[in-house]
Amino acid sequence: MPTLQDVANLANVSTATVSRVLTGQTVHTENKEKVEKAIKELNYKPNTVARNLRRKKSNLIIALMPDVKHQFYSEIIRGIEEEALKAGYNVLIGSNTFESDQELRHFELLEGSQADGIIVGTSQVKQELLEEVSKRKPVVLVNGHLTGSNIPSISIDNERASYVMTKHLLQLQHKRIAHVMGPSNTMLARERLKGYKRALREAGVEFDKELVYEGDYFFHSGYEIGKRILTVQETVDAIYSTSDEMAIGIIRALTEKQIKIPQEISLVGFDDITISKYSYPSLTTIHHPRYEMGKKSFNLLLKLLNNKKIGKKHIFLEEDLVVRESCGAAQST
Amino acid sequence: MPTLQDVANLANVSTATVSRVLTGQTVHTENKEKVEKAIKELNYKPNTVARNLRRKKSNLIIALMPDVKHQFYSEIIRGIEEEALKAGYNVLIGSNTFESDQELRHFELLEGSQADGIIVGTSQVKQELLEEVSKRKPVVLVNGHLTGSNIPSISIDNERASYVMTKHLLQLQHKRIAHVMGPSNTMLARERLKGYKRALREAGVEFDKELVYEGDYFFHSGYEIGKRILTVQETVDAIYSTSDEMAIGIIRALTEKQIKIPQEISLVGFDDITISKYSYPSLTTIHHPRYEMGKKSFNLLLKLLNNKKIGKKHIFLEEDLVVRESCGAAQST
DNA sequence: TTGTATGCGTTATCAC
DNA sequence: GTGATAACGCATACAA
Repeated sequence: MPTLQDVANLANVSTATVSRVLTGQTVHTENKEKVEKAIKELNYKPNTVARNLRRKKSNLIIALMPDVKHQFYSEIIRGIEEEALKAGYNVLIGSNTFESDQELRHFELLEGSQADGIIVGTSQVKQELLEEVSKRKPVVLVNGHLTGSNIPSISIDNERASYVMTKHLLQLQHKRIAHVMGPSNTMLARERLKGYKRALREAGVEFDKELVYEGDYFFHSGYEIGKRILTVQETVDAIYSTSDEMAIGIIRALTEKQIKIPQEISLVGFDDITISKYSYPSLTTIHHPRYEMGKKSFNLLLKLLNNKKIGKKHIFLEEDLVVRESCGAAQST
Repeated sequence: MPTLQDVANLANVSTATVSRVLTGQTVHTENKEKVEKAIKELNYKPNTVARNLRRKKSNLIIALMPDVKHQFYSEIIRGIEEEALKAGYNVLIGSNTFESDQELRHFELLEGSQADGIIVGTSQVKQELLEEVSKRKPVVLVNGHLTGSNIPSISIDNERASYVMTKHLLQLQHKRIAHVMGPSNTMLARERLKGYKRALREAGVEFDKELVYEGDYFFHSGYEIGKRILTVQETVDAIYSTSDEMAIGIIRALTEKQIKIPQEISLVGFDDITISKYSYPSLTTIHHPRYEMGKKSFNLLLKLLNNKKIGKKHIFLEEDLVVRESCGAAQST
């Protein structure tokens, strides 16, 4: 591999001049041309590692997500990537689905100056670790927030979105609404449960904990929960699944038993993943602005990277209720 | 940020000794302890950029994929990541769905020594560029291969898999089998078409180009094609969609019109993505060993990184026919 | 505008 | 086994 020195030799100028040409500083046209010719001739590519060491900046950021496979996160990533590209940053995507020390490896990259900042999209990382790292490097949280923390974060208002969704069902005269939540040890799942409860309370419908089912957001748990709900079907008007994937698992379980959605039971999801439009029936759901969230999370990080002040510590994005086929008015019994 | 020098000062040893402790070389126990104490006290983290410059190695590889969003690719990525982790490598995932110069940026990282090698999972990259880069850096192709090229690659035998799938349909007595292909300008789509044709020929069924539809592997194109097929429904026994996503779009289109699958028309897909098990009906499909493919592609790259010889230039993986509900025997007309 | 010289933080090569 | 020192490739302060 040719180096800057080689180029300088061939062009008969100093390394400084070559460097100046590379970084677009003012250089006499003749010299510039000589340098460019030499670069081409040698097929020279700047060594970015050396450059980064010198500049103390890598222009690389890390996006740490719990699961790249899940469409939910891949859209966040797309948003991050697109904005990062504009700002001249590369994105290293980390998933911490495997052993927990993989996650630490990503923080090592950060601490080792191989990356300039990190966007964390997972609740699996210990808060202490995050707080500790954020003292030294820019950290942004996406799709969640830490109570009593100074780390900037961005998410939708899950409590509110859940309230909106539940209210929609209540306005359609549903009373017995099953709530399919995510892992109950996560704040996200608990917030959505809270919104559900608030809507019930407001409507004067009593909360029944028998109607709460706990899943893991994936197809299979929806399918299993769907089968369980079938055993108590006559007591349920509608099902509110807090992920579209689970909702699709539920569709499968109900359809297997010839239960018609929404005629016999209404179903709504949460997230608005691509397939929700093509399922049968298509899903009424909450459109989660994941792509937007990804974009904004990077912009937040960029501000930190440039030492700019961030106003609010936590940013809430607007969600949208998307009405499709899977949910109709309650049949008058 | 404390440096190795700081540690050396505090521990009263030379930087060389500190470096030796860090890299696990033999050092007297007492010195080792002093150094470790100093490291802890200063909360020292090695600067990997400097290390990489010195070692001329980044332990970072790039996985360049056309679309991270698509589950097909995210499984390949998972396989790559898992193996990379074992070998102590980090993975920078690049997607070239956006402007084409983003793709070049990833190659710049490679040429700039910020990454040690690249796994390319997209046919969008120009072959010349690939050949050029592979002279200097390890390159592996995944999910495809280049004719007359020395670049190692790994994929399933798409022609054969397609032949197997078509034969399955023919054995169920289907004769008029619609073929929903991917973009006809890609080798992958053409190979699958070839396999389909070969099976027909072998069975003595005449190929009818009217039965060939071109999509883009995504839900929506399947949905649109499904609607088009409905207009000539009576002439079609079965539909062979070369992606599960398109197949699910087709299910939606047919279900909307109350067409029963497989009773009125059989449908098969290709890929075996997660949802195919939960769609209604569940999809008969070809299980594509994407995860395995990701793993093996990294192991191939690892060999190149270690300057080991690679036997075969192209590796074929075995595919599996997965029989589910969407496909049954032809009704005797 | 240009060149010289130095340093970024680490590892490798020497002597000792 | 250890320490001094050079080198990795580049960018920049300073002098010219």
